[in-house]
Amino acid sequence: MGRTSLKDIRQKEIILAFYTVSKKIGLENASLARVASHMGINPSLIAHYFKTRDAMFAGLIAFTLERYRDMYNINGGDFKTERQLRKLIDNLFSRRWNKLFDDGVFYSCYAYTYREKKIKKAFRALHDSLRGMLVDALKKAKANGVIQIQKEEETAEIIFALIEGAYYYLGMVESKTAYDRKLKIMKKKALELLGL
Amino acid sequence: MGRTSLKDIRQKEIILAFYTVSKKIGLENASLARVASHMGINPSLIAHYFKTRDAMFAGLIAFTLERYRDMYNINGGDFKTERQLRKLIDNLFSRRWNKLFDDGVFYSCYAYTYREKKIKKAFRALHDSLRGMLVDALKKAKANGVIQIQKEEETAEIIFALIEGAYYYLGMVESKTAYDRKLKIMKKKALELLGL
DNA sequence: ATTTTTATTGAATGATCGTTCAATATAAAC
DNA sequence: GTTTATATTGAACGATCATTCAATAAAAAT
Repeated sequence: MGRTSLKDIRQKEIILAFYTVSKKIGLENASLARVASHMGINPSLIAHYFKTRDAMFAGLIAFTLERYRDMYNINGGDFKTERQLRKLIDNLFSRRWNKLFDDGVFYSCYAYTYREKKIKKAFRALHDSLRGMLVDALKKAKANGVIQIQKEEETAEIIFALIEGAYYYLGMVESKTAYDRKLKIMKKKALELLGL
Repeated sequence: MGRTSLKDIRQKEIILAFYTVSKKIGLENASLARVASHMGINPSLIAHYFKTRDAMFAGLIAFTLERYRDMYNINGGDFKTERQLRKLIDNLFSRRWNKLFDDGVFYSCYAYTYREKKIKKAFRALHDSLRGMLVDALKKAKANGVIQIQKEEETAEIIFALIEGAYYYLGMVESKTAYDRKLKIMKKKALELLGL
């Protein structure tokens, strides 16, 4: 009995607002009061749903990792044709990233991995899982005769290093044409690594 | 006349303390009071040397970029022998990075590039300059017959993407053996790109 | 309609923030 | 030793921080 709990809904709303405010003024400036003000609610309502600010921050980290995972939509193909594999690479090197999550907020969260072991572990697990999915994709493609590479694990590592290194650098590139040109170079190299 | 100014010395001391405190408790928690306390001085002395906190932060950004540049000790060889070129690649893929600058502080600073155009521009300029130096090195090596590659610019871009992507990911890797193994893979691939 | 649970508000807490300013100390120049 | 410029301290400022708690509102169950 009693009133139905809005906990799950409100917590999600708060974290989304936390993200939105962080995007605008920086994670380090996104206080409870600012987030509450942005939502049009009382700051103590946030305290009601998150016992401490740390708990809310943990929620943001989880949200960040979810989005990060969504960004790399790796699964979904059986990789029986070169076309399917190429589509995967296209996806990995697409600009979708920029639209799905703010890089400033992301790297601010990422910076925490160097001080918080638990956060580091969570980031590590996600990245390893993404690499694992790419390895699976490459193995499928190889089994189907689409590619003939030797070391799928190493290739996956290198492709991800290319992707992550590219996005790190491209975050500084303002010109859209330069951005696209540089990304294209990376993608071409990734395809070469696969013998495509 | 009057007392000799300690401005340059003190400003450097303060920024170093700012970095040290940030390394320990995070950039977002490194307040004037904490930095002053760490130095054993009065907080208002910091205000004396930096008009605003933003000015001090600008100093940290400059310090960060200096260190970043130092990390990649690219110049210094004439690249007449393969050995010299290999040493450069060794250097780029060394673990020296970790010891020279804290990654947490660095990525916190880097995150600001997404909100502050001036900071983004400064980061961009440094990275382009580093790429330029690698391109020069590759061109020298090519002129000396050490390597036979076609597109020096593209190769430099890809090598840096490998480096930066590798360090991004390796920041999460706790095991030293795994770290070294993965870094080795990246280095090997960089050498392959050069035909070595 | 009363009970029970949760939602939400609003005020208050003490701590810390960055900044300002007056007062004192110190060192170099005259 | 007086002047002059800078170093440094210490206190105070108002603003904002995260957190706590009591009070009220709303909805579901009996």
